[in-house]
Amino acid sequence: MSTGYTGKAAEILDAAENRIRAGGFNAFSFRDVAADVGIKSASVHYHFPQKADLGKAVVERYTATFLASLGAPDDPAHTPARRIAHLATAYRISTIDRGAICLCCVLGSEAADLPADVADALRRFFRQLLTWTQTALKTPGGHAAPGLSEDAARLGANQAVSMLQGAMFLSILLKEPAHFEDAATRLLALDFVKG
Amino acid sequence: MSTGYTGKAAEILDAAENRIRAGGFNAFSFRDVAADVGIKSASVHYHFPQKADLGKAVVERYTATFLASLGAPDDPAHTPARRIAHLATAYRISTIDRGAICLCCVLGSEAADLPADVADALRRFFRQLLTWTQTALKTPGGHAAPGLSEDAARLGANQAVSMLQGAMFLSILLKEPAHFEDAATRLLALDFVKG
DNA sequence: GTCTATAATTTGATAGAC
DNA sequence: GTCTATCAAATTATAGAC
Repeated sequence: MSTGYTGKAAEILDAAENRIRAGGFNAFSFRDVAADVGIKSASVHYHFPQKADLGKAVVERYTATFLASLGAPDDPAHTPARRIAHLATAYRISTIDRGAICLCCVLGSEAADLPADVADALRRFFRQLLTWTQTALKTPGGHAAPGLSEDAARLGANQAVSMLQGAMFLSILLKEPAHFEDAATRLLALDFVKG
Repeated sequence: MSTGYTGKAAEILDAAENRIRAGGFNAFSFRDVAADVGIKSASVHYHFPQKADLGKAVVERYTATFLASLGAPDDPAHTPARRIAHLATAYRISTIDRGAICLCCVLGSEAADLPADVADALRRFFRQLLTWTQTALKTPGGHAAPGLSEDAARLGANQAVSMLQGAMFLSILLKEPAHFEDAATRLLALDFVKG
């Protein structure tokens, strides 16, 4: 699951991700992340010349890490229901449990005003997430649990990701972890998820 | 449905709302909104001394307008199902139809780094929205359509607002209006909504 | 209410030494 | 790779004239 970054570069990405998730792309400076890491801002520019480079790298590392945590969407050992439960767990671990909103939810809200590179990387994150979920729903698995049709799986993926995304947002903003848990429970109770 | 602002103050709020919805609280300056309105930045400060004042006023005006567009959640003439359909329509009109994300979704993503006044106003928006939806689900109406219990209505409101919020976000970001429509259709088809 | 002018600070980014 | 030093521009905000 290596994302290719080690040492100071990885520390810079960690700091930038935390800063972005707290206040967005325009709420942090090179000096902020430099101070977080214990270096000077000019050294941050050495690793990531422009702010857009840093933003794009943060999104792409986040995408790779999150997708990797989901595993294969078509593992025959798991039912579609179990895969969706796994998706909810990945959301919970990366957001609710650390009290920080999803990186791509923050940046997605600002997308119209972001460098094109960063906005494109963002859309790729969500397209991959939707594709993963669609595959998880349409691929049979477990003890002969059937999968959905291509079209039903697409609609189901849209609904599942929308629910998790919205519940995550409200749960973090209102500081009510139960909000996310209630929504996750109801997602898993939907007919097309139960199978 | 007067929000108390007229003339230049209202124009400033319009410009600020559009700017925030495109890029967030830190993506616009007093000079930006001044130029949008055709005045100088010092004149904007006359109407809203600090940036936090402007942000809070934008959120409170947005809250009043959006809540007013929803009408009464307990109108006996409407079934719970019809009220939820009305909620989806209000979301569609204020976001999808104009290609801009919800103001409070953008600001909510940055909440951890926002002036306390603004963040508080934001949370009030979502609490009122959740309360409206809960009341809409628990209050009987129409031709003897029964309402849900207090608890079922609370869980249903969480699910409904989460779905609409998440679908709106993805729909605008990916520029796929159909995404929102598909999610809204499925929301209205849920058992607890249909009644 | 709107303006000019400006203060004080921060920002993204670069040059060049070590 | 990291530093010091610095730049040009932008930012929030204020003082005071009209």
